[in-house]
Amino acid sequence: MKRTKHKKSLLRIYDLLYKRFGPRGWWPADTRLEIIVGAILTQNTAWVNVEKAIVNLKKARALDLKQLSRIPEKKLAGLIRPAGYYNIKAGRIKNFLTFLDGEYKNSLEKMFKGNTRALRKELLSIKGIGPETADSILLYAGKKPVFVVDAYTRRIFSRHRYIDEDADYDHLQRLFSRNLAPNVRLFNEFHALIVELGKNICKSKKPLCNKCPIRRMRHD
DNA sequence: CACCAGGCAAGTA
DNA sequence: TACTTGCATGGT
Repeated sequence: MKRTKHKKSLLRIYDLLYKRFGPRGWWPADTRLEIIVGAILTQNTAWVNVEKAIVNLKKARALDLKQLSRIPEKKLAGLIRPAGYYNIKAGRIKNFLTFLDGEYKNSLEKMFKGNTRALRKELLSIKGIGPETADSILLYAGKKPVFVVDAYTRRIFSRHRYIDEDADYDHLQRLFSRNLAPNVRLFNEFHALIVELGKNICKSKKPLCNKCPIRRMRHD
């Protein structure tokens, strides 16, 4: 596929989705820590359930670095229960906190200060943080121009034949990073819009949906 | 009732 | 490397 073609098409898709859904206001959170915790909690989980878990954490006054580090893992698991996989995710949150303390003296400021690619590698080395979670942290908490890929992105863009359906994460991510200006605002909104499209229209595994606005856009 | 959600890691061959 | 399975609640 040619670069210029994608560049145009991706931007057109972006414009179309933006006109349709408007600004999504991502990431819905008060602090960077809340974004990071939310990114872990939302792994393969509906956001509505993550919200319940976040509410529990806030009511317990546990959603800050000090308290979250102090709280026992079992207790943490109990608070995030509505988000599912709560034992696993409690461990993953703890893994991140241990990393942050060990490598950056508990300072998110310090963590986001250095080289983005190096930080991405570090995040990926934490058990429980994979590519999507790492990139969500970098983009939404760190304001770094890193494109976030998720299941909807693969489903939608492979369905519309922009990419092979079994393309891996990095391949899919390159499609966007190579054909879009590395703009934080754009990356932020685009990913959020893709999720919105996935939730509303391109649901489930049906081959193609006639209501999909991207489909109507084709025929360049 | 079945299926899905803003994934990831560990085990197996 | 390429599959498969466990993790778990809650909405549709």
